[in-house]
Amino acid sequence: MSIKDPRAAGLASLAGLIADRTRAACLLALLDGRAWTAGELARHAGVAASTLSEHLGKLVAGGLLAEERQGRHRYVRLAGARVAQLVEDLAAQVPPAEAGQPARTLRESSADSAMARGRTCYDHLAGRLGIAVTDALTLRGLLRQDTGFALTDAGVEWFRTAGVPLDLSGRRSPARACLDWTERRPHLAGAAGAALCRHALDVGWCVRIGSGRAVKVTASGERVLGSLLGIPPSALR
Amino acid sequence: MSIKDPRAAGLASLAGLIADRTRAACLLALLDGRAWTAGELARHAGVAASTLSEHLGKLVAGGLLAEERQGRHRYVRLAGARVAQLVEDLAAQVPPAEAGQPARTLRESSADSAMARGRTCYDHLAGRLGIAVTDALTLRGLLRQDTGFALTDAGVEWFRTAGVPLDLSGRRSPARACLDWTERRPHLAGAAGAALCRHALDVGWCVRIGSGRAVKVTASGERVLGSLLGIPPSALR
DNA sequence: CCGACATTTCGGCACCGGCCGAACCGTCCT
DNA sequence: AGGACGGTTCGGCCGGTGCCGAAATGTCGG
Repeated sequence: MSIKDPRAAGLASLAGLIADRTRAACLLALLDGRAWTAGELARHAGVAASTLSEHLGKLVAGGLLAEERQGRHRYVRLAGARVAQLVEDLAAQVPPAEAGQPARTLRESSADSAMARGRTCYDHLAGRLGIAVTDALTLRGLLRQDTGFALTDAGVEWFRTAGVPLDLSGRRSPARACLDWTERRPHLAGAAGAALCRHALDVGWCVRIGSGRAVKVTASGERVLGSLLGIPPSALR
Repeated sequence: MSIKDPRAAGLASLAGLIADRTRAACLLALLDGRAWTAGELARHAGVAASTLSEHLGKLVAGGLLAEERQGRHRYVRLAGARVAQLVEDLAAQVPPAEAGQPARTLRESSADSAMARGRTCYDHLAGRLGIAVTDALTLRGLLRQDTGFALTDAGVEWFRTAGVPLDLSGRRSPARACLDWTERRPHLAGAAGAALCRHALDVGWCVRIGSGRAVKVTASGERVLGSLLGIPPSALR
């Protein structure tokens, strides 16, 4: 272990990919689960396109991002759920003091409040919406958090009857907690969280707002969440 | 979010603490959960004491390490379970290609095989021992991994009857999966894993080998694990 | 009080890595 | 074909940071 530890080198180089303001900003932006073009990210991060191009090269080479080239555009997205979880976990460690700060402009403030109400966190629901769903599942005995974090048998049955296609056979964690950084509480992630989010968007329980990661619950979604999980509309506002 | 994102800065600086070979080596060494002196770490990492002193300063300032000064010694340890989990998660992402490599000397090879047999991973059991316990719990319906990762009611009862003091009331995750980097499979971590490990060491089911993080099961431990969990002695060798 | 020892502070050095603008290469549109 | 536009490559600048050895600080044991 002493002089040359390949594990330490690997750990350091992985962390090194994230240890840059600009790349960190990209990773956080990509946490919405969508694919961004290089130009969008450059504008977002406030650096020259050339600079960002080099950053993307490193992130792709390091396996954190997957790229997809379409004509003159280069789309990148997080390479997978593992990477998303890693970035989330790391971001969750950042002390709120360094993270916080009130919004500055009216436009930003409004965007912030929409995000706080409901958003996607890579491939699952977060914000007050994510918390409300998670709490409702827990309260109804469908998800147990007191001895770990897992769906109950009744929970699996609930997914079936609600028509949410749930595949627990993959290598991916069936259900895990993801710390919500606006609510500072855990919400449902993993295969179950992703299935629920996908289904909710597919059948119109909620829709994306504009081009960002914010989502809002539709009128029909409000009814469904009320009848299936007993979530009062007030918890979604 | 655009020009100056405090969250990105925080994420980058946190990652930056880990993004150095020497500091990474320290963090991995400290994953054994014990407190090391600055000198020990310097020798372990193969750098001058003065160099390491500066690294420790950064890690402590960044909240990753806690220090305890005793006379002319400076003991450091991981600041808590959250940090340990973070380092584990990050290390688990490192592709095995970069991590692996066969042992070099006979001494190291023997130490490696002892570690593969059983060791502590911060505050819980890992290696074949950790996997054997986790698998046995799962097989007997005490731990469920099919819909998440949580103890069952029978599992909580098992801890009680086995005399393992289990406190699920804290803020800490009651049970979570930790990816074992020799076995490449999840083992029990979190409050339950820590309680089990502490109890096993307290009552002599296993003992530490030398000064490292390797542990071995005692004769009495073998009997107890056999009768309480049905673990065959062959799974512990 | 003295010598041994652990740790820290301080220069100073070398290197790495992020940033930019300019030039270049493709693709798309008209 | 020509111009607009997205992305990349290149050269050069600059700041940050890891490293060391030497000297300083502090502690322990006589």
